[in-house]
Amino acid sequence: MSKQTHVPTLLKLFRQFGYEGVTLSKISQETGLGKASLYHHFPRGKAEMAEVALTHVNNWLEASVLEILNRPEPAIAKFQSMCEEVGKFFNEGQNSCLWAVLVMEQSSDDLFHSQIREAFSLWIETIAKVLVTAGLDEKLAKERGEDAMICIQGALILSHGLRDSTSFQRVLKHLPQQICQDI
Amino acid sequence: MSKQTHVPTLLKLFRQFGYEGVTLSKISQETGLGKASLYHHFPRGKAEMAEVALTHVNNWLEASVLEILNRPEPAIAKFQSMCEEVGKFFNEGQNSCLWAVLVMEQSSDDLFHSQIREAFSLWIETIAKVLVTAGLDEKLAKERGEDAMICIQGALILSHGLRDSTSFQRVLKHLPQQICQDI
DNA sequence: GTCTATAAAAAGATAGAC
DNA sequence: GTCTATCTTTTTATAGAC
Repeated sequence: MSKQTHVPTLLKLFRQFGYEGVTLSKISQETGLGKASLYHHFPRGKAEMAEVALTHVNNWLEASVLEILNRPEPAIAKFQSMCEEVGKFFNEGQNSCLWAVLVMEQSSDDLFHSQIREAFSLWIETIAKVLVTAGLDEKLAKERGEDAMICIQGALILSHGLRDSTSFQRVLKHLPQQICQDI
Repeated sequence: MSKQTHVPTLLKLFRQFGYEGVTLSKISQETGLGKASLYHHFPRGKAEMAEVALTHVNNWLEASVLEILNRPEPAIAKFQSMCEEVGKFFNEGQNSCLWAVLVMEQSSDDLFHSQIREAFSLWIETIAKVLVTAGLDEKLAKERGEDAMICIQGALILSHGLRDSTSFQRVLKHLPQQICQDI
């Protein structure tokens, strides 16, 4: 069985329980592999398994989100497609964000922080670039990018806290207009 | 030494490392108490220590935030004071939110979820009440309350991810105006 | 590439003295 | 109310057969 086969399972576990909350026993159970087999695929153990999950999310960002934002379409259309993709990725608000989970846990922070910061920055910068191209001021464009991330992350937290994803869906619905204000 | 003495330390640890990331050894180190002494104060162990930290945050909400929102002042002044208090509590964006940390970690979720949901709901409802009193439509008022929580939580995540609290401070600065739009 | 078995370390928890 | 010592369970990790 290939290593890549188990990445979705790893991602699911780490974003659900956090780095410290995931144990090899849980991983063994969910993947159906024995612990020794896990070490065959991931010699550096749990840290490597989490890294692979994180890399998968960062690949999603580049291959899906950024790809959408770089299409030759009007800004508003790009942001609408982006929000659709985000909604799917987070299962309409029912999944949590691995970045957020790992960032909040300072135990695991040192291992993953640089990858996470890169991802946040890249997403924000790409949104900003779209807005600058559409004629917006640089500084304002970057703030709009930050605000988009803030809304998505905040709505995920609130939806989980209330166990009701209505607010996440509402945020996604209005986000494109909000980002494109005054252009 | 009283039980209450160690609550700030517990809060600091749990919001920094999450429930699973905190170990009795760390708690022992930070409080200066031996493990056995910890069990003297908190017979149910780690779960009880986290509960106490969570209760402390919920008390802060009621005694500080909600107290401010119930003062006989104009809406905008209330929200300004609220944001000031929030900025202090989260150390201008450098602390994380215990609610968010525990909500993201589904391991600990069942133990704490009802308390966290109550806190979110109460805060949102109280903001909404202020806005309704100021003449805003009920549904819109509740959405504004949700948006306030979303901005605060999202900005905390982003600030930690980027290791730069500028965005948190910017959000807090504009939040009162944003909440009071059209009233 | 997967397994059984096992080791080594860490974590949660308790007994009992002071 | 705090400590030392100890126990139990869980977790991470590895050795070696198939």
